[in-house]
Amino acid sequence: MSNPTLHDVAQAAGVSYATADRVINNRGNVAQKSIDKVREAVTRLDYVRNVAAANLSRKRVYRIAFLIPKGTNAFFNRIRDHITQVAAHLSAESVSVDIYEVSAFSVEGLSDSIADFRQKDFDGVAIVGLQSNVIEEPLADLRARGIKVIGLVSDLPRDFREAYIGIDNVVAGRTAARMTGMAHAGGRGAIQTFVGSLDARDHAERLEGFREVIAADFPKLTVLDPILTKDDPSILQAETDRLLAQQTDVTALYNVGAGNSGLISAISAKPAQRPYCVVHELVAHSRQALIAGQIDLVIDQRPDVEINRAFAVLRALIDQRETPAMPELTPTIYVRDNLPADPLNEPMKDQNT
Amino acid sequence: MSNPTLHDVAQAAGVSYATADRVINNRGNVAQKSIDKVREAVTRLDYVRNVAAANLSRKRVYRIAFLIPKGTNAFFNRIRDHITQVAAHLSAESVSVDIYEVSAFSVEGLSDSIADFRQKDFDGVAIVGLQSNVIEEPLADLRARGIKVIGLVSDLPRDFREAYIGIDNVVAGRTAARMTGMAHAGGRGAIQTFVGSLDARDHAERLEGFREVIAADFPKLTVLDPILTKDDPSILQAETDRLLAQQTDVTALYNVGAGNSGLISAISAKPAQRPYCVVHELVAHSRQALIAGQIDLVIDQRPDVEINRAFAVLRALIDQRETPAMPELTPTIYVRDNLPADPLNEPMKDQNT
DNA sequence: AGAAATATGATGGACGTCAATCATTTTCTG
DNA sequence: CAGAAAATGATTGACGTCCATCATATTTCT
Repeated sequence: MSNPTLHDVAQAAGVSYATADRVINNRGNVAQKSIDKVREAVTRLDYVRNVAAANLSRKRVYRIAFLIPKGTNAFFNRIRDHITQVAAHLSAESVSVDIYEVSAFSVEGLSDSIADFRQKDFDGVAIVGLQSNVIEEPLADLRARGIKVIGLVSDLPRDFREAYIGIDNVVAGRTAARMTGMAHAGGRGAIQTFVGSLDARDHAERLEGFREVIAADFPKLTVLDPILTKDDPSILQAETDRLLAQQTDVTALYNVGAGNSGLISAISAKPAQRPYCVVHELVAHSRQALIAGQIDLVIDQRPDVEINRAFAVLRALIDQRETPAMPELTPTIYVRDNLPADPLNEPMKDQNT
Repeated sequence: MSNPTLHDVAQAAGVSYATADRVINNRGNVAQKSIDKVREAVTRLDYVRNVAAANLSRKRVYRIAFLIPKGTNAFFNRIRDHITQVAAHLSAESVSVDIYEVSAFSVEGLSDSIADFRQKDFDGVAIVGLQSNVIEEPLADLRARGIKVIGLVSDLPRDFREAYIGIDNVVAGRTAARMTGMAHAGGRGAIQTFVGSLDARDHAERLEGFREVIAADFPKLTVLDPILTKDDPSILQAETDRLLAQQTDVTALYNVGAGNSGLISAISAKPAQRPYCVVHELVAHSRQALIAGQIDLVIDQRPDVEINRAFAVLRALIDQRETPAMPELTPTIYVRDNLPADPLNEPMKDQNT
């Protein structure tokens, strides 16, 4: 009926409870012969340790930290909010969550923050990463202490983390391109792209994916060289203004990076005959612009899904379990019709009615 | 440091552990005065019952059942697979899962199956529902026995279930329309729609949403009256064949219901100049057709997300907790570029590398 | 006031695991 | 073959809750 206990396993293996316990907890001082007997009994009886009982016994608390870029970036605010929400519920399952902020895009700052974790005694850390070998050493140090590290949203050097939770940005760019291409219905066109910085790996990857698809499947479209924006709304606004004023043959805009509020305000100033507009990340202003018909498409990476996944993966890593089946992460396409409920305006609606 | 225990609460309230226990478990025979003292202490100390310990103590097993239409429908196979996968991991948290199959679309069959649950002693049931007052009585009966019921994918009469987990089909239809509309880039067109049956509520809702958006925002497009298909691939194939042969001015196809394999094989037979094609549900053949460029868009309801949500909601209901923060459910748009990994071909890739 | 009803306190055995101790047995080594 | 080292068995007290029992207080009613 109910699951076998370690007592059952010990009995089946013909050893004492103590020995079985020594085996499954790797306490050492046990003969290979006994190890084999216990292992065999475990698989035969299909024993799985009762995590609830185990955690209860050892008063285990999962200490999990998130390391997230500082600042008022709407996207990371959304991430923070969701972490906080999930954490509130997870405290009942004895996982404690801390969020640390680190100055954005600074390798040194990130490196220092990671190094700080050495003292802090966490079980697992999710880090919005950067690609730089400067951070490899502190990461290796965390691993040496048994702290599980995963990359979130933006990956870490892959040999220095257990997993990456985030979308594939090449795929995101390809998706944007597919949609933009389709929206031309076989006609000709030119697409103006914007990037924050080509040094930012995610931006470069998106652009790369975008170009791939347009080149392969939409030969009548041209991808114009990207305008550099530093993710600064005012630059985006100015550049978009200029573009709309000079009556070009641009048929679509694709902003690879952030700073959408600038783009949006430029567009809403001249609503007539605007080009097809695709941006990334669903936040308050992109959502609002979608509803108002100022932009056409938002490619979103579903930070809520990412956070849930991050927690699940970290807990599995800490417990040395397999990761449970979870929704996959895929760039999500939003138009004005399939927007999720706005959590700020309709908190906790939860489909119950 | 760690959370307060019931002992702490009792002490803080100035009563014995037994009394505190009587209060929080509503065992009765306790003076109002004591109830108040305990309640006050609970909020003051921010006590939350340690669910792990509680479940351990009472050897609690969450018994959860799913009631799903029988048959080889690819979509429900996907649902079944995901339930099985999740269940495998949940058994470690002492939830047992049973899947029952019921003859599809039969109100009587569904009603009987629901009635059968009376004997079966479940804590919660997720049902792929129908709208019919025939099933109200057996549902009311389940509720009377304290069994939590939620609607899955297709709703139940709303007063007889605790929650609905599924997409809004009007939204799904609107989304399909938005995408189809955009793909015409302002040009003229006519859209041929297909439905399984207009009595099926989800089909009717999708069509309704579709028409709404086309009428409101794409005046140059016409929505042709739907062809009835009974979700039968062979009918879809024949009708699509006929359509493609007679050189009409149809610029897009939208299949509201199932039976896509028929539509796809008709299209792949005449690949030249096919219309824009939108279908529902990502399954093996629609996925393959998307990759092969035989169709353009799949609107998916993410059954994996739904299942995860269903489990979370049921457990919360059973424990009388709040539902934890989870990803929202929204019709998802797939093009060939943003497809999730195919679990059949690349099992458990899990983004770890 | 006394009996009956109701409230409270005290306690202890589950639940399954962890972590420790101590005694005993087996195996190895010289 | 003795002595040391290694392996095993047996047992026990947490962890926090549930649930039951029994004894004692306190209130309520007549």
